[in-house]
Amino acid sequence: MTQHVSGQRRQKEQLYRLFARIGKALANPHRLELLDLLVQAPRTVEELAREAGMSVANTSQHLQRLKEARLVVSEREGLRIRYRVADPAVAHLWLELRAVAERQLAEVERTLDAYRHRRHEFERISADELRARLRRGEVVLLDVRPREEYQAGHLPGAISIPLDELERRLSELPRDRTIVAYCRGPYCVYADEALELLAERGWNVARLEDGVAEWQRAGYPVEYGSGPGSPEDGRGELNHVRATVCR
Amino acid sequence: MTQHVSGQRRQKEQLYRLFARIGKALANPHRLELLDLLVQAPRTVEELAREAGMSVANTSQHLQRLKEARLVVSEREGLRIRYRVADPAVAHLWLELRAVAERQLAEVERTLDAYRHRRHEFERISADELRARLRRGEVVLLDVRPREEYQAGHLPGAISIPLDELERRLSELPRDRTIVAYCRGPYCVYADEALELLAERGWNVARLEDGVAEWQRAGYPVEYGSGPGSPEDGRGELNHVRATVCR
DNA sequence: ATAGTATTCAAGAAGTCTATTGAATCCTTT
DNA sequence: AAAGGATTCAATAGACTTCTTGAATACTAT
Repeated sequence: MTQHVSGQRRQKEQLYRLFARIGKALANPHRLELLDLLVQAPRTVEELAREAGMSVANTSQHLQRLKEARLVVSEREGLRIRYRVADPAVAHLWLELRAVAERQLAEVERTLDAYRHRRHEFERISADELRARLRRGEVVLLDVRPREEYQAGHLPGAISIPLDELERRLSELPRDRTIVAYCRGPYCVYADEALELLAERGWNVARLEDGVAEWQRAGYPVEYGSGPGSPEDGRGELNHVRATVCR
Repeated sequence: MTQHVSGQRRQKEQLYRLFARIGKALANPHRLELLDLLVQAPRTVEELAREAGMSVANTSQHLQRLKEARLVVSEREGLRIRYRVADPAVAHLWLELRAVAERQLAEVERTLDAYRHRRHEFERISADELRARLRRGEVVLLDVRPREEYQAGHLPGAISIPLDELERRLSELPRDRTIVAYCRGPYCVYADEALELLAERGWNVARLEDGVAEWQRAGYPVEYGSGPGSPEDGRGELNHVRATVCR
């Protein structure tokens, strides 16, 4: 049997080399940050560079590596080039990597505690509980991410008020219901900042820790476009697999 | 808002650096092969080196990297040191990485086709179908992996005959039932080689492509120890998920 | 104690990855 | 056709990674 086996070693090595290509794409903090942003919504190189605080050339270079590993795909849009994750499986991989990190690296917890020290002031609710309370009309669900991210996919029934518009749009929120805010997921602080503002002004508030990727991963439906009551903007299909082979 | 955010940039960078530590551990084909083996069953350094075809020193060095990323843990056993995956989440991460690779890298399919060209000769059955046919007593389920891997976790009701003992233990298999073989998972060829032998000798055969990790991931129970009707060997508490590619 | 085995450590050469710079490309608008 | 913006390419210095070799460590058995 050993002979059978060793005859296949070369092919086996090639297979592991292919798997490692994906591992390599995940082996740099900047690339993970880019991926994390892309899981929220497609973006251009310049947007990614700005949001991740990197030079455009460096961002482009990292995007090439992600593209070689087929984790993201790109599409020209006139002058710009827009990148997006290649496939929902990529978002799952990213969630799984984070799950491993969270369970295993004690440092994550320590870093997180420093990072989101205000988190515990507010009630946190689970996805299931949110659904129940939404059905009973007890809460308003608020998405505080930037508008493009909301449009690329949001929780059903959520209204969109990006964090930086919240202060001047407070009148849109009913006084008599609890506001449940969410943002990009457990590591994002947008929702916490929103809740802080809302609590100061007298609202009853709570936080959903999940982001859209976690919600979708749990098997719940996601809504696309401009929001409840507004016309769809035709970008619902964004999230679907649309592979453009690289180089 | 930009100021809020930039105040947290340092912590955010640290968080991504921690996530990238796991990415880095996954960025080398040898380490993925080691991880893949460990998902099947715990092993010593020397065993891993032999099975992966690497020098002991190099294997040890790669294991250190996996250990730093908390993907594996080690335990001294007298003279030897035995490594195992740290957590079932690690197996899930590995399955997810493979899933992304499979969906996105056209080369994987090409490599696999060359690698398992005999695969299509035999009927393949799904996990659900296997369960139904097992309940009706129509099939015998055969685990052809090495004995230690079987003991570290196997499908309920499976009997263990490692591939290299199969030929001289054929009399243990009933003539009047279909033999369903499985091994480490879709990239493993052990089951194919077993089925080839059995089909030559006149058995009705089929293959389950899943390995133990995939099965467990799908929410089905796993059995530990020496097998049905034999006394347990006390390793049930390992509770590890397993999966894999093999030679 | 001593010999022997399994594993890790240390050092170094060769290879790979990253950020930066400035130039090149590709597209739109005029 | 020319100007101008967004992105990529090419080159390079410095930092990491990998594999090999031989020595050191940690345990067992005698």
